[in-house]
Amino acid sequence: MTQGRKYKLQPRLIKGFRDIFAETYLARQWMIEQVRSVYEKYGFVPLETPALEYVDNLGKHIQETDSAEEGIFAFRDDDEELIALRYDLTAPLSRVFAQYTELTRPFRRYQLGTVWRDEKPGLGRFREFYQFDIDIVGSNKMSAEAEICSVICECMEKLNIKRGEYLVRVSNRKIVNAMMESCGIDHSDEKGNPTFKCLTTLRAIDKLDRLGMSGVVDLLGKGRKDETGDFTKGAELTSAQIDCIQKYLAVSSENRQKACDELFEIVKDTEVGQEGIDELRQIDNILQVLKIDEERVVFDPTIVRGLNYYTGPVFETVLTTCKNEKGEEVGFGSVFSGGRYDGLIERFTGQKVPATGASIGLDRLLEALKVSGRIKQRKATAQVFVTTMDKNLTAEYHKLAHSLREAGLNTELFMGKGKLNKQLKYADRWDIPVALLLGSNELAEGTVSIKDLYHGREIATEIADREVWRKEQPAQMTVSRENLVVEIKNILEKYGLN
RNA sequence: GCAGCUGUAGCUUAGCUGGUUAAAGCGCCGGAUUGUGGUUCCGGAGAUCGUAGGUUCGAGUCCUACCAGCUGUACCA
Repeated sequence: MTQGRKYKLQPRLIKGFRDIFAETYLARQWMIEQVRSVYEKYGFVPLETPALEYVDNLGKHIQETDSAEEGIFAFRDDDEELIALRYDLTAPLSRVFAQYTELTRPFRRYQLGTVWRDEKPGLGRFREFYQFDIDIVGSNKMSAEAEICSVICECMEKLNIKRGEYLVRVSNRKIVNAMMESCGIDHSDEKGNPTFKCLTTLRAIDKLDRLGMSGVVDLLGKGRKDETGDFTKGAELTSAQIDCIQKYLAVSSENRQKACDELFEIVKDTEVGQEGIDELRQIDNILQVLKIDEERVVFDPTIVRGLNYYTGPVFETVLTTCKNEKGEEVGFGSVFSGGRYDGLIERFTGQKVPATGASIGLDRLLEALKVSGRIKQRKATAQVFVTTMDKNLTAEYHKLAHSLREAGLNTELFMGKGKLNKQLKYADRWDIPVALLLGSNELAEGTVSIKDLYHGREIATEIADREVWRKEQPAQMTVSRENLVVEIKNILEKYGLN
C-alpha cells in the first residue's frame, strides 16, 4: 500500500489494435456471412494460410526502398530467418500458387484473414484488421475483372449499401503509363524501375479527391504547403506536362464508352495505351451484358492505386454518401479494391502467371456502416433471460432454461448475485429482449411471467410514477407453461430476433 | 517521419493575473424498493493534476525536456 500506484500494472492496448466486443464481433460476423455467400455464388473456393510468412516471400515486389521491413511487423526466428506478419492476402496467395504447382488453373479462391500493418492508425484504419479477398489466378481474360466488378456490386448490396450509395471506379495502369509517355514523363529508368517523377506524379494523381485539382497541380509542380505550413516537395514537371496531365484527369467518367473514346485520343500513339483502352472496352462489353451500368461501375482515369505491382485494370469502391449522425460527410477511402497483377507469381517461378483480384476491408466498411448508422448492432446472443428470485427453486430454473434451449431459444440463466431488480437491470443492460420470472406464485399456478424488456424500455420514458409502473406492469404477462415458448417467440418476432 | 494543438477521477469538463482541503456532471457500487428495469432521492468508491526537472515562501496554473493523444501532411507493398 505504501508504494501507491507506481507499482500497479497498467492495462494497456497497443496503438492501432483493438479488443473486439460482442457488438462489433457479431456485426462483423454478419458481414462475413453476406460476403462469403456472394463469393461462393460465383464459385470461389476457400483458402487459409498462416499469419506469418518469410519476409522475402512477402516483400520481394517492394522495389522502392531497400528496407522491406517498413510498415510490417517483422522479427527473426531461432534460425535467424526474417519472419513477418502478413500485410495482405495477395502475397501469401502468390506463394501458395507458386508452391502447389498441381493446382488446376484458373484458381479462383476466397480468403478471409487478419492482416497487420505497422503504420499510423486513423478513422476506420487499424494496425490489425480483417481483409476478405477474392482472386482469379491463371486467367488473362477481361471476364475476370468484369466478374469481380459484379461480385463487388453484389457484396455491397448484400451489406445493405444500396445502388447509388457506392460506386466502383475502374482504371487501367496501362493507360496511366501511356498517358505519362504521351506527356513526356519517363515512367521507368534503364533498370525498369519507376522514376521519381513518375512515382510522385502517380501519388499526386491519387490525391485528387482529397486535395482537389489545385492541390494536385501544386504537387505536380514545385510542391505544396498544408494548412499547418508543412511543405511537400513536388514532381517539378514543366507547365506543358502539367497541362497534359490535367487534360487526362479531366476525362469525364459519366459514360464508359465516352471515357474510352476520350482516353483513346490521349494515348492512341502508344501501344500500351491502345491495349489498355481495348481492355476497358472488353470489360464494358461484359458489364453491359450483366446489366451493370454507370450507376454502379464507371471508368475513372484518376484511379491509380498501389503504385507498385498492378499491371492492368485496377478498381476501387467508394461510398458515395457516407454521413455521420450530425449529417457531416465522412470520407472513408476505398472499401473494396484491387486490380490485375500479372507479375507477382513470376518472382517465384519465373513464369508469367496472370492474376487479378480484389479485397474488401471489412473493418473499415463496418466502421463506415456504424458511423452512418446503417447497421443495427446487438450485443446479446441470448433471446431469453431466466431470473432466479428464489434460492429454493434453483433446480426448477435449470429445468426451465434447459427446456427453452431444447425448444431452440438462446437462453441465459442468471448466476450473479442480487435481488430481482438487479437481475432485470442486468438483463436490460446486456440487451436481452425477454426475461422470465418464476417464483412461488407462478410455481403454484403452473405459470411463468414474461417481461418484454424492449417494450418496457420504450414505454418507460412515459411513466413518471414508480408505484403505477410497478402495479400495472404494462410490459409483462403471465402465461401457462404450455404456452410459454409460443408467447416468447411472438415477442421475439416483433423485433425480428427469432 | 514532419508540422500544429492538447494532456486534471472510467468518460466529459471547471479550476480567476501562481495562494494552502483540486470541483462538477455522466458512469460505476450500495440503499430507499427483502417479487419488478425507467424517473427521483440518499450514501459510497474513484485523481500522487501525462512524466522528470526547474523558477518560487508557495505550482494543476509559469519555464525546459521527454512521453502520450488529436489534427493536418508524408509514406502505405
